[in-house]
Amino acid sequence: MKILIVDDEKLLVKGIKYNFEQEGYTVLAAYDGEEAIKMAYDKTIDLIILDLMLPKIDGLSVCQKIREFSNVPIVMLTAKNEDMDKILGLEYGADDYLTKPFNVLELKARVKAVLRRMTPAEAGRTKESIVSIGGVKLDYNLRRVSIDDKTIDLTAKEFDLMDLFVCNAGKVYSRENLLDIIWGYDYPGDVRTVDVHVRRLREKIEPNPAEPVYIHTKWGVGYYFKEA
Amino acid sequence: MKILIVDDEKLLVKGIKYNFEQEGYTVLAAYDGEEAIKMAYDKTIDLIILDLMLPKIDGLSVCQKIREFSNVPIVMLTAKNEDMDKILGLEYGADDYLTKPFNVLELKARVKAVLRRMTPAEAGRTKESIVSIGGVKLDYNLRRVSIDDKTIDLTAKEFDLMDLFVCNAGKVYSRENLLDIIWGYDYPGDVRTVDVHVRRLREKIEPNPAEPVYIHTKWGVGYYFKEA
DNA sequence: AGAACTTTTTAAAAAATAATTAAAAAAGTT
DNA sequence: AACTTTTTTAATTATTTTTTAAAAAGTTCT
Repeated sequence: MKILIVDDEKLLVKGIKYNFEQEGYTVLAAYDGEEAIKMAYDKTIDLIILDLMLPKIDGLSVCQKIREFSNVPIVMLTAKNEDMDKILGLEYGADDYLTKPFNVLELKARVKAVLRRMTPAEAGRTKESIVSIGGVKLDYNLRRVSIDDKTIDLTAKEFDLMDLFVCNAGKVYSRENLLDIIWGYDYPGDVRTVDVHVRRLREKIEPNPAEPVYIHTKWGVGYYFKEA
Repeated sequence: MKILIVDDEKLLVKGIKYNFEQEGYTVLAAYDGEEAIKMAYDKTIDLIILDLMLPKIDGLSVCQKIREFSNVPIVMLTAKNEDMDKILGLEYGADDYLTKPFNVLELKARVKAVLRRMTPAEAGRTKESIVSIGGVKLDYNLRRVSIDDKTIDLTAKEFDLMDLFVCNAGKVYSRENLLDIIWGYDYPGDVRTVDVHVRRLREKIEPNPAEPVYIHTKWGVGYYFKEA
């Protein structure tokens, strides 16, 4: 399990990090809102612990921003019991919260509880369980894609790639970007891995993989999706 | 479907409310026993989730009072395993219960199960109930299944699995989810247990267990049921 | 055209996950 | 208490996915 802690109090972050690492979690840290949003694109993150008070962008805004592209569970840390309603309500979409100062044991329990109740479909990236763009449908429950009503089973990585591409149609991603987002910030492997996955994705979804109509190559830059 | 939640922990109510609304339920809330009884006169309420510990009037008394004028299904929330028999017995007339802390998924499953038992001829309170989806019939009375009119005896866990899968056809459950829901949220055992149960279930219900047509595997994610 | 660089394709190795089997443990019955 | 059934654990085998590596094909630039 990989979690991201977002708080500007470095000492607190250190403490939480230590505690969760003891339990076998992988822990990433961000110290302001901007950084947090950037890191939240990392699909391998399973949960985010987010402080309400942050420099640059406040926690609630960060939460909202992340919710625009991700359904990753978020546990908020707040100073006082104020605005709880908003935090948990649909408005911002956090999954749980804790008031500071809190007990690390309790935080652990909350995190576990939130992770536990996530079903695979809910852990998916978007709110809807099916997203449809042109003839392309993404089913986040069964994690497969259908093109012109032909359903195609994808592997985990293939679906993650497809998801990112389709939901950001037209945006070009470098191989490095893709490694960061889909394989995780700290992935040590080779960048050519992406090529192979893209190729196999094309093999599955393109009418003619040699002349892709969905997943295009931007030469010297990366890949992008375009509606056929 | 309209349900009423009765609990004085407002945050808990909020969480449950949010979760059930996500599933398309209409959710009302009451924060003490008096209020609950008053609201229970609303004949459009399909089910009540009722905490045992309440201010003013305790949950059991509330349950009894409501039973004087209504047959609405009631699911009790209790703190520890105490006097379950009484709660469920004729004395108080609750339909099911859950011990705190509980998993929201489990609560959802229980509520669905209770509603299911009630729907056909709710007023009659007859225990016989059979759910039929395609060629698959679930007999909740004898807790066995029949497929294309071939009756198959299942063990307890097998039936629980089958129940969850069939009633949530198409939804993928991870092994962890299944442990939470069927074995209980604090079950300490190994996740591979699920594999073995699924295998034996397949052995019983699948025409060819090696190529399942009902209980499918979503690789890297979990299992799901699909009508053959 | 040819060198330098980038992408595609292919094949095989490595890693991760699932199915199967058998035996032990637990629960329930007679 | 002995027996039967069900559930769990553990180990093995099989399968699928992912990664690595290298050759082939395609661009760009001088």
